[in-house]
Amino acid sequence: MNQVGAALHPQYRSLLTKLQLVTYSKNISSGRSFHGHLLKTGVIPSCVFLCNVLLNFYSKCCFFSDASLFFTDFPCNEDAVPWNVLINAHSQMGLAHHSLSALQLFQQMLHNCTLPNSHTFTGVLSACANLEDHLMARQAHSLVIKFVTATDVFVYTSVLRAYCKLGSLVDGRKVFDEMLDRNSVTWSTMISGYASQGLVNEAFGIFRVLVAGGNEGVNEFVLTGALSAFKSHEFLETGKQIHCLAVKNGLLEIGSVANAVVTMYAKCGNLDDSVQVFEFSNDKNSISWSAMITAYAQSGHGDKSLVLFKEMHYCGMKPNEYTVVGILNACSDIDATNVGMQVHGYLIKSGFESQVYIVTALVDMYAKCGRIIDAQKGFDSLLQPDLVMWTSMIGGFVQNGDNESAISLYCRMQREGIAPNELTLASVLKACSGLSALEQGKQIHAHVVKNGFSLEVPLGSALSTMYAKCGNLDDVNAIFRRMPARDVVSWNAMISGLSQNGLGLEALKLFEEMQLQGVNPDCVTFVNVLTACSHMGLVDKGREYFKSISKNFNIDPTTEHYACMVDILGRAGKLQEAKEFIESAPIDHGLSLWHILLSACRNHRNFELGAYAGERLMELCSLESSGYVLLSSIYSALGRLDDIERVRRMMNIRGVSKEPGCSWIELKNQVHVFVVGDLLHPEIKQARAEIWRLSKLMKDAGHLLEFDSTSEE
DNA sequence: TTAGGGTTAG
Repeated sequence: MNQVGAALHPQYRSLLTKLQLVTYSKNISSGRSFHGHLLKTGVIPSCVFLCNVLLNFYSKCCFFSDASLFFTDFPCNEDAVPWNVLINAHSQMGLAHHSLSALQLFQQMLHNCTLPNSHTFTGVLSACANLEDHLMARQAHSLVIKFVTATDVFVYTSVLRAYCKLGSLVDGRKVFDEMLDRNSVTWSTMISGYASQGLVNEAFGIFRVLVAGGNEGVNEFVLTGALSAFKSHEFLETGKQIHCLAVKNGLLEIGSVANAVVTMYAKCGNLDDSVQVFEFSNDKNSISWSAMITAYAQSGHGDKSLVLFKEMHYCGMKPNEYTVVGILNACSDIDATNVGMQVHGYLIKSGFESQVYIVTALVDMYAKCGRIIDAQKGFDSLLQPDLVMWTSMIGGFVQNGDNESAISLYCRMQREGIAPNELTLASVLKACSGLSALEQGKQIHAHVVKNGFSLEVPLGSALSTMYAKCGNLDDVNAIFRRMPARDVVSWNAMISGLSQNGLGLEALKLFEEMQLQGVNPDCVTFVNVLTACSHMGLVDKGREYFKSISKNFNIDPTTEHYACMVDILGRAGKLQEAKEFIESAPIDHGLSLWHILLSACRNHRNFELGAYAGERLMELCSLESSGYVLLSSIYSALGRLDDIERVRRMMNIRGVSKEPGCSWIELKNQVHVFVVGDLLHPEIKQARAEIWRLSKLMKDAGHLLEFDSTSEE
C-alpha cells in the first residue's frame, strides 16, 4: 500500500520519542538494538513513518552505509521524506564528496519520479553552494520556482544563501528583494553575504533598513553578520554604533556577539576596546579565546597572544584549530620559531596537522621566521594545496629573497590550472621587481587586465612598484593614477620608484601632493624623500626635510633616516659635517652610518677621514666584508701596508670573508646571473671579451679606471 | 507529529 504522507499511529508515539532520543544523543549501539527490536516486532517495515525516523537516526550519526543499506529495501520511496533525510544529512556534512552524493541522490529521486518538496531544495541548494556549482544552483533555483510556493521563506532563504556563498550577490539581492516573506534568518543571510564579499556599505545599508523597521528583527545573528563586515579603521565609528546597539538590546551578553565585537575592534585598529570587551564577557568559549589571541597576533602583539594562550590553558579551555592558527600567527609576528615548532609537534600529535589551513599557517610561520626549507616541506606535504596555500608559499619565497623560486612556483601553479587571485599576483609582481624581470611583470599585468582585477592597494601598488623598479616610468604613472584608492604604502612605492630612476624632483613633488591629499607620511616616506634629495644633491632641502620629521610630523627619526642624511652630506662632499653629524646623533651610532661615510670618503678621495671612519667601523666589530675591503683600499692609497695587513688579520680573526659580487640581467625571458670569478657560465668568454672592449673604449675616452686593490678580478 | 535556512575564530 502506498503510504506517502502517512501520519504516525498514536500507538507508536512512545517508540518515536525513544528513537528521537537516541538520534539526539547519537547513541549508535542503543539505536542499533532498537532497530533489531522494531524488526522483531514487525513495526519495521510496516510503519513508514518510523522507517523515516530510523533512517534519520543513521544519517544524523553519519553512518551513511547503514543508512543507504536500509534505504535499499525501503517500503516506500515514492515519499519525498526518506530522500530528503539522506540529501540533507549529506549536504550538512559540508564536504565535497558528501555534497556530490547529495546531488546524485537528488538526480536518482527525480529519476524515480518522486516529487521534490521544499525540504529537498534546502539540502540541494546547500550542496550546490558547498561545491561552488553555479550551474546546478541556477537549475535548482528554476526548479524551486516550479515546485515550491513563493512564500516559502525557508527555501528562498536557501536560494539566497547559495547565491551569496557563490559570490553572486547581484542574484542574491534580486531574490531577497522579490521575496514575499522574510524573517530574521533571511536578513542575516543577506547581511553576512555582503559582509563576506567585503561589500561593507551594502551590508550596513541592509542592516539599517532592518533596524529602522524596529528592534524585533535584531538578534545575535544579524549583529555578528554586520560586525564581521568592518575590517578597517574607517569603519570604527560605525562598528562602535553597533556595539552600543548590542549593549542596549542586551545582546552583548551572548558570547558570539561579544566575539564579533572583539574581532571588529581589533580589525579596526582599536585593540584596547577588544581587550575590554573580551575581559568583561561572561560567556567565553574557545572561540572567544581564539578571537582574542588572533586579535593580539594581527595587531603586532604576538607576545601577548602567547601569554593569553597560557592563561587559556590554565583556565582549562581546550585549544581548537583556530587557536592554533592564531598562535602560529603570533609566532610569525615575534619570530618565535621555537614556540612555532612546539605547536607543530602538538599538531602532529593531535591530528590537526593535515588540514589545509593549518598547514598554510605553519608554512607561513616558517617562511616569516626565515626557515624557508621547513616551509617548503609543509607545502610539499599537501597533495592538493588550495589557492591560499600557493599564495602563501610564493609570498614566503619573496619574503626570503628567493624571487626565482617564487616565479617558478607561480609557473607551476599555472600549469596545474590554479587561477591566482590579487594577492598571488601581488606577490609574483614583487618577485619580478626584485629580479627586474620586466617581461614576466608585463605578462602578469596582461593577466590583471584580462581577468578584470581591480587595482586596489595590494595589486595596484605591486604593479606600479614593479614598473618603477624596472625603470618603466610611463607605465608606473598610468597605473598609479588609475588606482581607485591609495594608502601611504602606495605613495611610498611611487616616490621610491621615481627617485630610484633619477627623477628626484618628481618624487619630491609627489610627496607634496600626497600631503595635499590628506595622506600622512610615515617613516618609510621620509627614507624615500631623503634618498631622493641624496640622488639629486639637494643638501639644504635634505636638511630641511630631516628636521621636519620630528618637528612637523611627530615621528622619531630612525637610524635609516640618519643614514640617509649622512649619505646626502657624504655624496655632496661635506665629509667633515657628516662626521660631526654622526658623532652628535642622539642614537646608537650604528655600523651603517660609518660605512656610508667611509664609502663617501673613498669616492671623494679624502683618505684621512676615510681611515678615521673605517677605524670607527672596525671598533664596532662589523661582520660585513665590504667595510674591510674599503678600508684596505684607503690604506693602500695612503701606502700604509702595515695597516692593510692589520685589517686582513682582523677579517680572519672575526671570520669575515669577502662575498663574491653578483649581478644579473634578463634577456629573452631568461635571467642570466654572473658571479665574480665565475668560469662556468657558458658565455663567460664572450662576456669577458665585451668587458675588455668597453674598458678600452672608456680608457680611450679619458676615463680613469679604478680597480679595487683587494679584488681578484 | 519523521526531512530544511543564519553568526563569531584562519
